[in-house]
Amino acid sequence: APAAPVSVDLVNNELWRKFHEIGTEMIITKAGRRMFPSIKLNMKGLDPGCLYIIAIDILPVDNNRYRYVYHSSQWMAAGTTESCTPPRTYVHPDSPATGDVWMKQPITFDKLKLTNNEQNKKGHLILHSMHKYQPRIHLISIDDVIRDDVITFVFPECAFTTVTAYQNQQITRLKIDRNPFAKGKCAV
Amino acid sequence: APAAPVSVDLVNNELWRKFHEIGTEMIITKAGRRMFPSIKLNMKGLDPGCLYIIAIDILPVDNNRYRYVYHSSQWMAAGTTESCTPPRTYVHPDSPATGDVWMKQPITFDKLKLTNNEQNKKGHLILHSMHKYQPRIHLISIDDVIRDDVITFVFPECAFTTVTAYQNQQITRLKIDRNPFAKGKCAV
DNA sequence: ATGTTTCCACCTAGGTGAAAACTT
DNA sequence: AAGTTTTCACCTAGGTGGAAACAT
Repeated sequence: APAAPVSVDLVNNELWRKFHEIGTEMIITKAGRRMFPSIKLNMKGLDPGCLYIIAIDILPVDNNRYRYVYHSSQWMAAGTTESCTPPRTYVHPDSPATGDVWMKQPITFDKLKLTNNEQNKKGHLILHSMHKYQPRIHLISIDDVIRDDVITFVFPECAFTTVTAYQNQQITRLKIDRNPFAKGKCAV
Repeated sequence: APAAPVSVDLVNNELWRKFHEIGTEMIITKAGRRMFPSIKLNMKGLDPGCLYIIAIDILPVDNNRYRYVYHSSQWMAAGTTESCTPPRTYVHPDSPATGDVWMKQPITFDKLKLTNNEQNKKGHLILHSMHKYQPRIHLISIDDVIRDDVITFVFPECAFTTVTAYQNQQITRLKIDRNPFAKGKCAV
């Protein structure tokens, strides 16, 4: 098992930080909605010939429900919810692959989708609206079948608040500016 | 290694036969063009827990160059070419996967592309125009790392002639009728 | 009121055949 | 003359935010 210098970089780090400064919001829908930005990683220090699975889960930061206060442009805690359902895990579709393959190009989780539908059967990650979440990356080495190693990485700048409609208009503008699928790019 | 009742069915068999009756033509381009129909398989009798790779290569049927004779609507041999380059192999992007996974849904090779550019670096299959070819399917079991088993399947109805522009108008019409990406569907 | 769902115009991304231009 | 390349209008497929309708 590789014990030494495994490292994971968030490639689109700069974009994530821009959102995080304002307060990232992610839309969740019944049908499932992609995250923007998506999580894009660079892996280093893997064993080139060893098989790995790379996966993501998204944990609630706390049990608070949040609401957006317009006049102060801030998210305020407003009551608690007991989080009942255990979080799903989204396995990167290229898994399993050798360290070689994972390291030779950035790993993009752009097909991951978020939903608020607790009965979802398409493998989307189920979240509650108006809550704060923190994505986690898991690197699982399938060295022996018995003794699996799991290393978990957390990027604090990827934390976000779930919504069904954007609250902060600065977030809306940044999404439109940076997401090629969002319309209105020409407009200032 | 599984020695007993492995079987592979061509799911879209009926469509392939319709084309084959007329004389299937596949367009090849410099940039790479998909096959239509694409090869769609059902696997049975795999070991559910064993890892397999499924791949395709496309072999020349003979060394003849063919030309299409319009007034007789037939392909005629017209000189020979020495086929120099060894054929590439296209590995199904889901490979490797367990027998379990391969068997639970049809396996589609719809992202495979054909090209006439011998310098192609995108992994497209390189063919010569105006030649006859026969696709082959390879099932590779990675049971032990040392002793790999390979089983090869051939569907004669998948043989075709390569072109850079369709010769037989019946082929053109059938492509338009059946391929959702081809325009002119409304017209009779 | 506040939050959610549905629908839609608008976009990206890319697979077609046809026609024109090009090559030999 | 025969075959190839380029370009293009037209399509499928599906990811956006926004508005309106809906739910609580």
